[in-house]
Amino acid sequence: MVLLKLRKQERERRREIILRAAQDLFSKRGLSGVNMRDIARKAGVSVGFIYRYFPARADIFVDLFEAGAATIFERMKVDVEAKDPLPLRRLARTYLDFLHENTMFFQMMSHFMLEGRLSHRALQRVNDCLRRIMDGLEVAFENEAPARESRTLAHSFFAALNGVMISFAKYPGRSPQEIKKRTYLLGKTIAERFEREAHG
Amino acid sequence: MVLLKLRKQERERRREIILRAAQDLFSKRGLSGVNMRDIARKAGVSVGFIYRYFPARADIFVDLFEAGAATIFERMKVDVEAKDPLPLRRLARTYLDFLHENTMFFQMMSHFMLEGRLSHRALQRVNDCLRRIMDGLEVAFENEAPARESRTLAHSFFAALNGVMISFAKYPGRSPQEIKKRTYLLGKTIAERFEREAHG
Amino acid sequence: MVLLKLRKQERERRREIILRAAQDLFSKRGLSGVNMRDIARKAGVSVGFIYRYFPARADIFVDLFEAGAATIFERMKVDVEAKDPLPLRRLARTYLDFLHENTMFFQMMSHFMLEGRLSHRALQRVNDCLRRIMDGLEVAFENEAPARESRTLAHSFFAALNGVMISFAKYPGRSPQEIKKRTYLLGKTIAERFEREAHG
Amino acid sequence: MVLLKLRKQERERRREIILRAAQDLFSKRGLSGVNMRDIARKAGVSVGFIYRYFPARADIFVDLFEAGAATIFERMKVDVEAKDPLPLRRLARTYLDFLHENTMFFQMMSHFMLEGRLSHRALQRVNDCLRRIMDGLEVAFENEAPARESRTLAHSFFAALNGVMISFAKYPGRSPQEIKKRTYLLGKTIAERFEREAHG
DNA sequence: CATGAATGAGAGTTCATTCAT
DNA sequence: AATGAATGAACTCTCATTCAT
Repeated sequence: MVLLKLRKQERERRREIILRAAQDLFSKRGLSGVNMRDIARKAGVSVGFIYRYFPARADIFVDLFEAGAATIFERMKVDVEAKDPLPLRRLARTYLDFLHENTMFFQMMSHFMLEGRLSHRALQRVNDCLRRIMDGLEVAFENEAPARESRTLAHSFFAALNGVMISFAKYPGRSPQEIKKRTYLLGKTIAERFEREAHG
Repeated sequence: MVLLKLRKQERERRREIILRAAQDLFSKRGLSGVNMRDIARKAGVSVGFIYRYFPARADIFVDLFEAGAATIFERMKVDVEAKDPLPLRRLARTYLDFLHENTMFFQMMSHFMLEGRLSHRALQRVNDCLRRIMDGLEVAFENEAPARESRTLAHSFFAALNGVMISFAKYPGRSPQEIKKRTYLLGKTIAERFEREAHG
Repeated sequence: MVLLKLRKQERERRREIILRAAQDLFSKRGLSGVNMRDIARKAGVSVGFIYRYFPARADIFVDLFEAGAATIFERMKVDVEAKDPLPLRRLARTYLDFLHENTMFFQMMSHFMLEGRLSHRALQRVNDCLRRIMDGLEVAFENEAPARESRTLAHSFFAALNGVMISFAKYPGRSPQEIKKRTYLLGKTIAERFEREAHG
Repeated sequence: MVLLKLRKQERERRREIILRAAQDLFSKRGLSGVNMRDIARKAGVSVGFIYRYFPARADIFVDLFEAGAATIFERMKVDVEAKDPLPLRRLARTYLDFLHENTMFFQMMSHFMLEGRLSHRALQRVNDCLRRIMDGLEVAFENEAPARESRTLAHSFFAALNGVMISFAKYPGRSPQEIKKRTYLLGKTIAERFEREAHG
């Protein structure tokens, strides 16, 4: 009984090590710049070992994606519960901040949504994550103006923020600093449109 | 003289055939699901032939991208010049329509912006396209409310629409019809926020 | 511990198999007449396998070159230490003998020196080999006549012997036997010039 | 009659243009760094045109080689006829000078002799060139000491000079100036050994 | 349970040569 | 006669995945 629990913990620990290694590498080199051997080496395990925990390469992605989604969900929840007078502005900043810190998260999102060479199961999981985030956002909109189409608003807002990143995260000839600043401004601009609505 | 012209036309025609083949395949299988041999076969030419027209694989992408950008630019221009009372709603619809017709265009945009493994020259061309589109949008905002930060608004709006597509184009468990409808609604929602602004 | 050693041995054995296969083929068909698939087939392994041991095609060359250089170095060392009354004659014979046995060695040398499309690291390794051989020769000249410019003499002598091979190894219309005999005679002729010098 | 002659002249002129273009490019980029299209472009003719004059790529090489051989033959003849008291020293310098000016000539020589993927006819032509040069050298040795094995001496000497080039032309970490100087010294050293012989 | 050696199809790209015009 | 478009086999190298140990 205790042994079993220990084993399970150990198993979980290993998974974490692999995921951490993968995340590290993906952040640095992008999704397609990292192969299984790189991850194995970084994690200090064998390639075959990884396949015990992740049936396929894509499963690492999905797991990391889920972890990232959980993080951002928590952060946004804090924002929503803070009852800030301008919650969307704050949420936009939080979300964009997160994406800047985790460029790989965003790459994965795009990858999944666009290439879509995922198994049904994986796609399901990715979408569950996104839906969860959007549900969280919906609450923010409901708080503001209960009667409105808060689901649609939440989706629009979330989509818009994603769009800011995809459209400007690699603006050439600008420093990372400048890009960050620009995306924050655009995020704020969008948030303002949606707040005015809510407050109108 | 006449012969030279004919040859140039012929050359252009071949390019078109290759581009068309590539576009077809990309639309169906995604950017990474198509290789040079596939394109060659589809176009009815040899692999080496393609390299006479496109020095590298990425150049096919960029060319298709430019063509797409030119199309959407024209369509948006028509919208802007139509002096519609609700131009953004119209523009949103036009843009999303285009992206639905040309999923590959969107894939390319994301690919370029996120992976960014392009040569400097190619990246330049892609960004020129995007900038052109955004400049076109800026005009729409200037028309509406000359004093405002129309550049920032244009960027925000454009980004938001891109976000709608990336976030919902592959919503699982929905039919293409439903997805289209949903994105139109989100686009309209966003446009409304920005119009209210302009008209406020 | 023992297992690790066994594995290392095994690894070494595989490398040897690949190298042997490559050498065989190169000898028969020349450097440019052999591709990675050929080598893989001959060695009874897969193409990818080779790349586990040799990061690039050129590394096979360089390894073979180093092995050859080590062999000839040893043989020449024996000659030098033999204190033969006519050491250069003997050295010439030894060196030419070796080159006839390892035509590919000579091809590689020429290839490297003339085309020079090697990475810095590879070029370094090749040159280390050559320098080592020449340093060995230098000793022979120093033994003979300590006061003279033994370095220059060693270089001249080494160069001259290489020249014999490059200039006559493919003399058309002669049998391998005749060619061998001719190169030996030329080698001896050169050695005599240099010995007379030393003894003069 | 006149027309025919004109046509023949024209033909010769074209050949020259192609050869000149090829030589230019080979000198700059090495044998394997130039393809038929490069040559055609440089010569201002079409690819197909080249094939009217040169049945295969290698034939361009051989022609250039013959031209180079003729040049060096002439220069060496001048040396031989000059009745210099130290003719070999002079010849060595002349020959090495030529090779430094025409690195491509040397590359071709090595290429032919080592790879030997030439048609019989081409190999024949290359060897005729070399034999001619060596015959010229033989005269120098005969002049010096009629009784000796002048043919063998000529071959040895010629081979040795080639060896100087192949062995030191790309000495890494040395400037072209230094390399030139070094090869001249080695050439002189070799010549001295052979002169001493002759004069002994 | 864990390893990492081994696979091999598949990628993008090149280029000597041909041949219809 | 001259063109240059067209070929397509060949090249080196990569990498997710498997499986014998």
